[in-house]
Amino acid sequence: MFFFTETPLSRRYPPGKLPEQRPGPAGGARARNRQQRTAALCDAALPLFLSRGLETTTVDAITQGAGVAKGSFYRYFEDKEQLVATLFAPFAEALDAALDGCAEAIEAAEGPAALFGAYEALAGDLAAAFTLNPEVVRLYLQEHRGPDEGARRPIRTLASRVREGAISLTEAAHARALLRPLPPAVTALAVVGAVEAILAAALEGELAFDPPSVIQSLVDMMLKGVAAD
Amino acid sequence: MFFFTETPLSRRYPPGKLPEQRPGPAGGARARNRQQRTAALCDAALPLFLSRGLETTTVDAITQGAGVAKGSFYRYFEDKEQLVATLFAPFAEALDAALDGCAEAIEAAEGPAALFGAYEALAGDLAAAFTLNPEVVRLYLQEHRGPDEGARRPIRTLASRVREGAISLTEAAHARALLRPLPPAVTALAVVGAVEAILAAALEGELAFDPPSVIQSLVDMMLKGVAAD
DNA sequence: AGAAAGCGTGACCATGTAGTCATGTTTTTC
DNA sequence: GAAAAACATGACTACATGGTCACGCTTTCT
Repeated sequence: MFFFTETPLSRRYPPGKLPEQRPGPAGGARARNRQQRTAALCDAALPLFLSRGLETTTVDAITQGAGVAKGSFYRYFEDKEQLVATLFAPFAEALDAALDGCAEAIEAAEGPAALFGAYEALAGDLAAAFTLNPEVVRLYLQEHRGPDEGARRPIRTLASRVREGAISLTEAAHARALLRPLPPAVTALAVVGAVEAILAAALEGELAFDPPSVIQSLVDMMLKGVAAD
Repeated sequence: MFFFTETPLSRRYPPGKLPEQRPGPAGGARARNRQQRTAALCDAALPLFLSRGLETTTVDAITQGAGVAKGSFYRYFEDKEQLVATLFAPFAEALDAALDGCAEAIEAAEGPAALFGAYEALAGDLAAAFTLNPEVVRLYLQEHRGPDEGARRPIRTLASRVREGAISLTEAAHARALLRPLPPAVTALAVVGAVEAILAAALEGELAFDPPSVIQSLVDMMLKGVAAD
C-alpha cells in the first residue's frame, strides 16, 4: 500500500540540478536526500519571497531558513531563477494538464451542454491546483507582472501560458457561438483579471465571505457578462 | 497669458525634501532648480523601474540616468521610497479627485440616469488620469501587489485607495438597486481586476484593437455582468 | 556687501551579497 | 574494499550598493 502514503506526484518538486556521473540509483540515498534538500530550500524560500519580494530575498536568507549551508544551495540549484522554476513546476504542470484537458474536451464536445461541462471541469481542476499550494499562487499574483528578468522569468512564462490558454479557450467558445460578440482576447483577459483580483483578495484574507459563495457570485457575474443569451 | 504655458498642476511633481531655513522665494532660482532636478530624477527613474523593477533599480543608476551626482539624489529625496511617492503624487491626486467627484455626484443624483452619468464621468476622469502619464500606470500595475515594504509602500497605499474607492462606489450603486444582488466587494474587485488586466495588456501593446473599441467591449461586458436588468 | 544657508560633486566608507573552494565525510560503482 | 564521485560546510573573495562628507560654488537674506 505504499502508493497511498506517497505525496501526489504533482506536489513533488523536480530536481533542479543533477550530478553528471553518479546521480545514484532511483530511490537511493542520494535521490532521497536530493528530494528532501530541494524541498527544504523551496519551502524556506516561498515565505521569504512573499514577505520580502522575489528579487530582494537573498540566497543567504534562504539557506538560513532551510538550515543548510550556503554551498548546498549551489549544489542543488544553478541560481535563484532555477529555484523559482522548481517551486512553480508542480503548479505549472497542473495548470497545463487542466488547460490541455479542457481543450480536448472542447474538441470532443457535441452540444452546448458538453461545452459548459468542459469549462466547469476546468474550473474544478484549477481550484484543485490552487488548493495544492495556495502560497505559490499568492507568489504568482504578486510577481507575475514584474519585469521578465532574472528570477522572475519562470513566473512570466507561466503568466504567458495562462493568458494564451485563456484566449484560446475563449476563442473556442466564441467559435461555437457560446459567447456574446466581443473580441475573444478582451473577454479572456477581463475574465482572467477578475478571477486573479478576487483570488488575490481572498488569499490576503480581505474578503469577508466564504469561498463557495464568492465563487458562486463570480461565476454568476461572468456568465451574465460574457455568455450569449 | 503665462498660465497657458504652465504645465498643468497635476503633472507637476511636488518637492520631496525641503531645506529647513532658506528654501528660497517661490518662483526663485532655488524653487525652479528644485522642480527641475526633482523632475529629472523622477523621469530618469521611471523607465528604470519598468525595465529592472522597483527594488532592483539602484540610486546610482537613477542619478546616472538623470546626469547628476549621487549626492544630489539625497539632497532632494530622503530615499527611493520618497522618490516613488513623488512620482505617483500627480496620479494619486487625480485619482482622489475623480473618486471624490464621483462620490459627490452620486450623493446628489436623483434618478438612475444621473447615477450612470456619475459613473461615466468617473470613467472619463480615470481615462484622463491614465493618459496623463501612462508609464506611471504601467509601474502601478507592475508593482501594486508586491510586499508593502520599502520603496513599494506608496504604491500599495495607492492600491488600497483604489480598492476602497471602488468598493464604496459599488456599495452606493448597490444601495440604489442599480446592481444585481451580488456582494459589492466581489463585484468591485472583479471589475477593478478586469480593467487592470485589460489596461496592462493594452499598455504592453498586446491588444490588437484600438482603445475605443476595447473600452466599448469592456464596458458592454461589465454592464451586462454587473448591472441590474 | 557679507555672512549664512543651500547646492553640486564624486571620492569614500561600511555593509551586504553572489558565488567559489578547500576540507572532511558519505555514497556509489566496480 | 577501494577508487571516484557526490555531498555538506562555512570561510573567503570580489564586487556592488546605500549613504556620507569635505570642498568649492551659488543663492538668499539682512
